[in-house]
Amino acid sequence: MANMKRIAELAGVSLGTVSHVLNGTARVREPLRERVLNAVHETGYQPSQLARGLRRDKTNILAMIVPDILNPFFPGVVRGAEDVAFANGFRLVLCNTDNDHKKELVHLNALQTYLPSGLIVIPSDFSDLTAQAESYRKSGAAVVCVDRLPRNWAGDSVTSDNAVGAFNATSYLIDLGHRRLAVITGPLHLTNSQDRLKGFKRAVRQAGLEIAPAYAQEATFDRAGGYAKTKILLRLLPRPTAILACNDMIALGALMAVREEKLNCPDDISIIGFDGLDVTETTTPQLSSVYQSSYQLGAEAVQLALDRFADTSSPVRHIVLKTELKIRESVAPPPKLESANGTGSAKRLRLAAVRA
Amino acid sequence: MANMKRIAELAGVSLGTVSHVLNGTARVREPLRERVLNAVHETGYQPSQLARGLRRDKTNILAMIVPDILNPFFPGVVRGAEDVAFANGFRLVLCNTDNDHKKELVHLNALQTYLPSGLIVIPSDFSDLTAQAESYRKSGAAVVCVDRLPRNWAGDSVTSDNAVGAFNATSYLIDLGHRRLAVITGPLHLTNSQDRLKGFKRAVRQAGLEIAPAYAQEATFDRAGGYAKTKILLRLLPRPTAILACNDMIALGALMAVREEKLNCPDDISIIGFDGLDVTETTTPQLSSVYQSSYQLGAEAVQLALDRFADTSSPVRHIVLKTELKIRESVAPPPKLESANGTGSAKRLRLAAVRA
DNA sequence: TTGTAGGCGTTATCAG
DNA sequence: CTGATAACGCCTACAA
Repeated sequence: MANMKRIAELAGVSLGTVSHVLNGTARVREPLRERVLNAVHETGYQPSQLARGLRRDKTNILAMIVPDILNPFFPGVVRGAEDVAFANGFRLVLCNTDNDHKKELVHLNALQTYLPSGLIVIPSDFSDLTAQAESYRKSGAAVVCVDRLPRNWAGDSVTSDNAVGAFNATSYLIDLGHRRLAVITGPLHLTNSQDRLKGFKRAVRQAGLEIAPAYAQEATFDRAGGYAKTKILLRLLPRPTAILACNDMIALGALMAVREEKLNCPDDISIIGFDGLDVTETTTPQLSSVYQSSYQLGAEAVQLALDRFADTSSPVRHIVLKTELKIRESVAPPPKLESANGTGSAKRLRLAAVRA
Repeated sequence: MANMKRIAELAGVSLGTVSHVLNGTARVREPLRERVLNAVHETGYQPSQLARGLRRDKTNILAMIVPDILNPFFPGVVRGAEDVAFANGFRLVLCNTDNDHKKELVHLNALQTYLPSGLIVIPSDFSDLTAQAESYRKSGAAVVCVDRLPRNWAGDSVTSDNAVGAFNATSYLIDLGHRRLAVITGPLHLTNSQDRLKGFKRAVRQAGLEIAPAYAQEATFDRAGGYAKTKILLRLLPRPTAILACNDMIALGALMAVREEKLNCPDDISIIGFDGLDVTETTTPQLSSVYQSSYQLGAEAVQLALDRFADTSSPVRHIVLKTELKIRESVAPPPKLESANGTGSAKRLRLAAVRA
């Protein structure tokens, strides 16, 4: 690969002049300028990002840390981030933490040696990246947290409005006539889980309802978690008539459990998920869900990092994205016959299936 | 951040000695060695990957290029790649091409300036990266193609055994008694699409069956493609009794179309997808699919790159991974009443629904 | 076994 | 406006 020296030779100018032409760091007379550009064009020369980074103490790399790209919510974030990064000449180094803050720390330390311009991170469980973030900032890199925040996070962030999303979904169920509402939250040490639970509770309170503690279950953010907790919920007397699942994976597990118990969704029990993943459109019944744009989350995060990079002294920003309640087939008014033993619902199951 | 010079001062040795200790490039007497290690430990020093890369003409970066991380098949590949990379001290720079070989080229050129040790690429449509690959190899980077291959690809590769996977699925349908088989392929300029079609045709031929051209439809690898082509297939007389969908997205679209036409899967028509995505477990009926391990694809690709990196002269390797036919609820023997007008199937639809 | 010094490809400073 | 030249942090002959 050609280097600047070679370009300088070809153009018959000095190395410094080439640099000036390439970076617009000084006005260069047209004939020289043209000769340099020609040489660049002919050789297909591209400056070494390594050397440039070394010299400028900063690369056009963005470190992107996510729990697990296999979790169907995260690819959207990554894609949104990559698009904005690419549009601005930046590249993403992608790392998975498996929600392990130990592994997160390893990545954080290692990535800093590339002198990235920014760090976009979806914090792992129990992450406390205050110290690391400080270190990154000191080296001139912008740090943005996405989707969930570490305890006492004081830096820039982009999240969805989880509380309002959950509030709207819950209110919708209440308006349909549901009174025995259950919620399956994600791990409650995560801020997004906490906020969704808060939204749920606020809607319940506002409607003057009481929710017994057993109706609020904490689960892992996956199908297995949703399945297990739904099994528990379905055995409660009286049985809840609606479940707010705090993400779509949990909702899928819930649907599975409902089906296994020979109950029908939505006739016996309504389910609303959270995230609005594509998979909610392919289940039977199609899952209602609080949609949030993972793509937008990532895109805004990188934009925020670039802004911060340009102006390091402006006040910290917390961008909060709107959610959208997508009602599909998994919600209905509560069953009329309120016998909690499930006898009545067997019949409704049959009717519902025929109707489908 | 500390640098080697600082470590040298702290340890009271020369810069070169520090380097020797860190890289094991020369035997250093224990007391000195220990002093260096202590200084490293105390300062939390980590060598600059930029400087190291510049000096050694190679970084521990791997360039990973995929069509679109939003396509649910690709996160697995990326994750498999990242895990093996991480285990060996490498990092992944992730780029999306949107299947645009123009964009692919931009990435290819840009990434080379980071002096990556390897390039793992799922080629875009009409990609011809022979020239770029040569350039990468010349600079000492290993190049591995994954999932699909550019025309006349002569380098290392990792793919699934698409032909055998499709053959097995088709044979399974034939063994169930199906005679009017249809196939919806992906874009036929992709080698994986071609291979799956070949497998389908071989199974058909081997069973002594004839397939009218209209029974083989080419679609885009997404739900919309599967939906549109299935609509066409369902209007054919006689109607096919089974569809091999060449990926799961197509299968999802097919399922949607079948449902919309008031037909029942599997009683009226069987469907088998390809890839074995998680989503196949959450549809009704659950989709049968030819499972391939996207994770393994990525993991093997990086391992192959590392091997190649260690031994640049060994013969080219084409790793081909086994697939596994996962039969779930979407397949059944063909309907007994072979009236093609669909009158008979309305009744079966009702029965099937009740049964469900 | 340890230290010294040149150079990887850039950028940036400073004379001319 | 242009051209030398000194870093950036590290590796690696080569010298001591």
